[in-house]
Amino acid sequence: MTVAGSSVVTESGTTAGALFRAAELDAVVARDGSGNLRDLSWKPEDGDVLDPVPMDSPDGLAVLRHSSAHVLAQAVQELFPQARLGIGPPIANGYYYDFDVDTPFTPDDLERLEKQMRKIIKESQTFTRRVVTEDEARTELANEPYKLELIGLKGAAADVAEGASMEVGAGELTIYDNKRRDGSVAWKDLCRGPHLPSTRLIPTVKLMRTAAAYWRGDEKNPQLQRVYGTAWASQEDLDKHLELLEEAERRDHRRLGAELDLFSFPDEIGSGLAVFHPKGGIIRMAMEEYSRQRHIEAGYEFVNTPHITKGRLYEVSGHLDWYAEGMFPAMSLDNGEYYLKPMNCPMHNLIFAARGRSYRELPLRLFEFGTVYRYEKSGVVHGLTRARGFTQDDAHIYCTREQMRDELTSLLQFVLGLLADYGLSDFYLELSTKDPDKYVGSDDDWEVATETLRSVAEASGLDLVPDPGGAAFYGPKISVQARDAIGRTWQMSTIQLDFALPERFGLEYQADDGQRHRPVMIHRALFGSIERFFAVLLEHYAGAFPAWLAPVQVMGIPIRSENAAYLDTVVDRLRAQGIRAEVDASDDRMQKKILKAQQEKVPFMFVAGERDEEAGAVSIRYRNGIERRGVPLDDAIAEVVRNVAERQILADALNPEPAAE
RNA sequence: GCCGCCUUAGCUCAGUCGGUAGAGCGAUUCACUCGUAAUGAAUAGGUCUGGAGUUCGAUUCUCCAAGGCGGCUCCA
Repeated sequence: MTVAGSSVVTESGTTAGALFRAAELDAVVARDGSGNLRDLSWKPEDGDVLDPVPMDSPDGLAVLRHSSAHVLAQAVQELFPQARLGIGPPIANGYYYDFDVDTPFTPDDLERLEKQMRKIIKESQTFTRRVVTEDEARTELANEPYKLELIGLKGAAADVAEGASMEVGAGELTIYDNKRRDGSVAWKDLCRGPHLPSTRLIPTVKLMRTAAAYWRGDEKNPQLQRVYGTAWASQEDLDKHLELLEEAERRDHRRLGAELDLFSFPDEIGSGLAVFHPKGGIIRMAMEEYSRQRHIEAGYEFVNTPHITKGRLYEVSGHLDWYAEGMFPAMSLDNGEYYLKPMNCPMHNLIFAARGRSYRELPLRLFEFGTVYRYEKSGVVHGLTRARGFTQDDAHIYCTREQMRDELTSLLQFVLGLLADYGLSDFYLELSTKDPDKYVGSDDDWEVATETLRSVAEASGLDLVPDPGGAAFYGPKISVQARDAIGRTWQMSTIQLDFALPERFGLEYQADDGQRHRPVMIHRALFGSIERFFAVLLEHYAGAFPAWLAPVQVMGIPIRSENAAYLDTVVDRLRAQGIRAEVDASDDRMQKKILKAQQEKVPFMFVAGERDEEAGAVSIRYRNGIERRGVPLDDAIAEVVRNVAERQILADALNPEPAAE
């Protein structure tokens, strides 16, 4: 046996486990020459080169989490012997395991389970791989109906829910035994592995929550009880993760929306229907204004369409066939059924079709802040990110097939540039392709559309991840995913290519050859919806918006009430330059006013007392607690005006906790 | 829509083993006029989410509904 660098070459007869120990490698599993992950239960082939995989790596964490899921399932069956096993895969940040139990788990149960898991870990049970025949597996797992179902699906991997591929793959069936030190089997599970050498190597146990989940993700199937856990390579990593969750909770747009008086969801109006308060309203207006300006520069034309329509329109578009369950029910009137519009595209198509169109007009880009209503199921409504009424920054671009690629390329650059202006700059792309059960149009057109999108996306240089089956019924799409200040990803812009709706609406233009041709249609929304984008920015900035978006940009704080009159004149000058400024003329003392302005996350405080008044100056206090005294008034005003005009991202915007405590 | 949990003052939350409720912040009023993160005092504010039932009596127990939270499914 030789150890070369970080790799281990095996000789016949040795087990991988012996190698891990012999080489004293800080590894929990290893990767063989073909890239397969292997644990110590495998018997390597002669000449296999094993690259050790440390726990603190993506693959190592997946193995740790999967092993943790096994320990969870063992703990559940020890405490709840009647529990039947579903699946238990690793997921981002942790793992879950599904169980069929008579009564759902309680928070107390979770604590008992954590305790039991720690006990199993202490026992240093080994994960031992064993290849079995299908008959053997069926006999051994006779009490596990869900596992038997998975065995039946073996090989039909495409039909297996994502997580289930952990238990049965295309290859041989394996069972992992958890063996105690005396060699007796404490527990076993149908599983492909790999696993840690021993439960002892699991550094942390933390169960997060329970929830119901449909067996194999299908709502026609029975619901199992899912237990979520999180698992990390060290206690420090776990603590860091839990801190991140707390930070996410502090930034939650629903909490900040109430704290900063931005918007609310009155019960009287109904679930998923927001009202924007003055401060939220002004932020929204600032967002829209800048977007409009950029769209004008990019050659868009502005249209406006009604909120309701006769059903006929959505019969033509196909929405009533494909999207009916997402629509509010019809209003019956004398002359037929009317619907709230769930999408703007059909109306824009009618504008295109309102008169004959020439190729000289293309690309024709129709833009609208279009408010749509979708009947989301009651359980999915979530703040501003999943509402029942929302406004899309929606545009439809009609162009020739020849123009399509260039138009998409410049559109993608336009999208990324605009998002960057709002402070998002870390992106990747997702390509959503045809759902074989839900689409209109010809397969050839889908193929062309998908490949065009793919090549445009690849040319951008950004990472591109596939999303099979995720397309709308009329065409494939690219969506821009953005990472926020604390590393979470959000789906922002979508760009969809559509050959189907122009066909359904019979859209045509007259080309230079004198013939009528069918245009290609591009659907696109940059914010997705204003409400969702608002929520993402609110969480990204934790409420501390850059000055150009802040509802109050400058708060004047008089040191004594006599100084308020001076600040009134300052505020007048700021307002004359388009700055949103106020004076806090309340009875509070100035320290309290600073606290209030700080809590409202006002970017600039202009503090003024007798000395400033005499000198024609103000003392600027920034949101991060830094102050500059005696700044001449002209300079102070110019600084704010420049900051707003340049849409500067303030140093504190992404880390809004003030320096002073 | 499904499973579980939750709903008490504008906000955050106590509390009542069934005898109709409290705090802090916020609001209002008065006094204080202060140089960079909370001046003090007083006052107002609640059909305990809504409806039905059980009970001498329900905010508390039961059922139904609405809204919310975490997931599933879905999605801008």
